[in-house]
Amino acid sequence: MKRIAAAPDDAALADPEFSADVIRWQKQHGRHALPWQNTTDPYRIWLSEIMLQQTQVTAVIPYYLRFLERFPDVASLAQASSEEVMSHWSGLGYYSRARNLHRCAQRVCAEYGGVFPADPDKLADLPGIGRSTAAAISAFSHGTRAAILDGNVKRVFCRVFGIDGFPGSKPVEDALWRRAEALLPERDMQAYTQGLMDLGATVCTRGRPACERCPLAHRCIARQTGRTAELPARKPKRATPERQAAMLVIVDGGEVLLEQRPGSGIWGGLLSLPELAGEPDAAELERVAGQFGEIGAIERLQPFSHTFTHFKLHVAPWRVRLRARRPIAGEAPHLWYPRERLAQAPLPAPVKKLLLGLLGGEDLLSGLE
DNA sequence: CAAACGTGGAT
DNA sequence: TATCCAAGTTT
Repeated sequence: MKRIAAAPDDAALADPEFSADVIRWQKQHGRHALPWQNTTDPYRIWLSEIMLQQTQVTAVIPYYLRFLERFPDVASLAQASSEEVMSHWSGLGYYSRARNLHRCAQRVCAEYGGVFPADPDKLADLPGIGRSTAAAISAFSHGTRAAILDGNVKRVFCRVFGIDGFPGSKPVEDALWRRAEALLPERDMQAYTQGLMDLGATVCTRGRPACERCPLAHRCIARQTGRTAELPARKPKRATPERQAAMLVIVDGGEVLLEQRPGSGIWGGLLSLPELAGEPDAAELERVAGQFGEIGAIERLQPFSHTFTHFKLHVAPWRVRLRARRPIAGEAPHLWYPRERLAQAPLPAPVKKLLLGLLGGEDLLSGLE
């Protein structure tokens, strides 16, 4: 059970004028036509909030629309196969969100009869829903008086209240949560919650905040002290390590050999190409590829790099054509995948890009020469 | 609790 | 091109 800290009663931080300014501004200048707005359906709101975690609105919209078309309600999502859920998430990143989403749908059906609970504490007990997301879902669905604290709110609060220190650090985040709880309005929770997000996303932006359009400019400490560029404090940077890997594009008879990745770790739960860590030599490549059949030609493909949040991966892809296929062991996480279905496969973005690139033009995935 | 966890937009 | 980081949660 995730515990949501009870809000200390910070009466000194309360300020009804703050929420009044935000609410008034949101109703007049906020966003009102995003695909997940103008509904109180907790399913749609939940889906949008999960997709939007650490992801920008413009990236989410097409995924949200496709997802909703295929899974119009929580029951259809709960009943779907893992592969189909992952394939609809393919390219959106942070794939534990998709696995948790699927599990969450199944739990809502099993434990709540397919109806999301209204209580933020109960929501936060479900997989993939933390304190902020629980508050957002409950506020948008039911007008519940619960505080969000996303990147937008952190940026707005750090500037308006002149809060120093990296907002991700424990002490600063605690202080921000106290503010967030203390400033909640008595009513109009939807407009207030949306208003904070809209303010952060469209006015109090990272680069050039449009202070002349900000309803809080008259009380903004950063504005008054000329520190909008310094606040919020940047994340302390550290060097991003680099890793090497070889990927095998083993083709035979119009199919490509894919490998199901473990549930945890990078690209967890997705299909990908068989991967060898480091810079394996020809003998090593042949040994691994040889498990799947009699090797015909091996050919080096164009290397590429992929940057994650915490490391950079340099990939050396190799295409291997088989003369004869060997049966896959029963327990093995491997499977032959028809090239026609690759566009819809649950693959990581760079792997999908590689394979679809090979598929186009000369069609290097046909397995023929 | 610090680190893991993706990808693409913005500058 | 390099860097930052976005509607955070989990371990």
